Amino acid sequence: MVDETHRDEEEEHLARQLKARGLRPTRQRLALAKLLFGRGHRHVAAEELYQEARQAGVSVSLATVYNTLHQFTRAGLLSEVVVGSGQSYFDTHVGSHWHFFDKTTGEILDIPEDAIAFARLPAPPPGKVIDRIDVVIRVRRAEPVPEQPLGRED
Amino acid sequence: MVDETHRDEEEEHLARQLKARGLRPTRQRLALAKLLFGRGHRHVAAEELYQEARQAGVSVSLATVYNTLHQFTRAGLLSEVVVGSGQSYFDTHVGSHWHFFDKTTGEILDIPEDAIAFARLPAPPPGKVIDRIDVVIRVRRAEPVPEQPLGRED
DNA sequence: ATTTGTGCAAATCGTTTGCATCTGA
DNA sequence: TCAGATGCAAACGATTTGCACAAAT
Repeated sequence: MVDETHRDEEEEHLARQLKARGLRPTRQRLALAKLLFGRGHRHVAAEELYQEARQAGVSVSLATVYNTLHQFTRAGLLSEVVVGSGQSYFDTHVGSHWHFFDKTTGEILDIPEDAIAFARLPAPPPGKVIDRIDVVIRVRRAEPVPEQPLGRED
Repeated sequence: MVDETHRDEEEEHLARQLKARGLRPTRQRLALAKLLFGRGHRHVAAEELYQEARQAGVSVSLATVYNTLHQFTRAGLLSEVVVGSGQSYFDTHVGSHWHFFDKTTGEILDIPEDAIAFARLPAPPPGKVIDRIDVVIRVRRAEPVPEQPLGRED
């Protein structure tokens, strides 16, 4: 389903990007890059991207997916999204940004950049500079939860 | 080093707190509560608290530390701080507040509530309510990092 | 030909769980 | 007494690592 020898324009572009950042444009890196950057913003977990890649007929191992995700992150092509201590998500959006997160369902929703604005921000601690600002708005279903009557403790 | 039978005023207070929230004031819960709440605000990881407890001569297992941390969190005595996907931190400060986080050193610093103000916030997705808002300002040392000269990738 | 990347499986890390034993009210 | 807690060790899921093999320049 995929022509292994010929690179289309998109691949050429990606290949150049990778080279420019010191990453050899290997088959799997190109394929993953294509999945990641080919269709607008996305957040993916390693396992997820791994499945996608395999379904797309790309021969790649989970370890390589992890490696690649981290290399891309180091190269500034991805950023890591931390919403819970379970697993890591990687976001094709690199700047500061925001998310809704429902821990009961695990879903992460993007919040458009301009939907949050700060009226006041602290200066970084002495000797530090701000790298980026993450905002996670934790939400839950608006339903039951009448009131927990003390004594709940599993 | 610790009198097992007599409870000082602090312990009585903590014991009452726990009871009021449906948690039996057991030896280890009291000891952990004392470590957690005895000296102002703190963020601790489970492993950390575990070590502290043992050094304080408290006989407690790591599993119980985890249990207790979660029970306290459920009871509203602690809040979980998510800054990285590695491990969980628990914060004795329960109200809304924010954090600086330096991933290179692992340090977490509190940001007072009033140091951040929002000029605009999004409405929660339909059917959801906002549980709480987490803000993590990621920082790093303001020094070296002159510019990564391409080609770094190890 | 060299150097760098990849795949696999085993190893690690933080955290959770199952179950027998103990403890507090 | 007896429900609820605890300790231990095994189980777990996500991620990392070591090393032989393969691919890119």
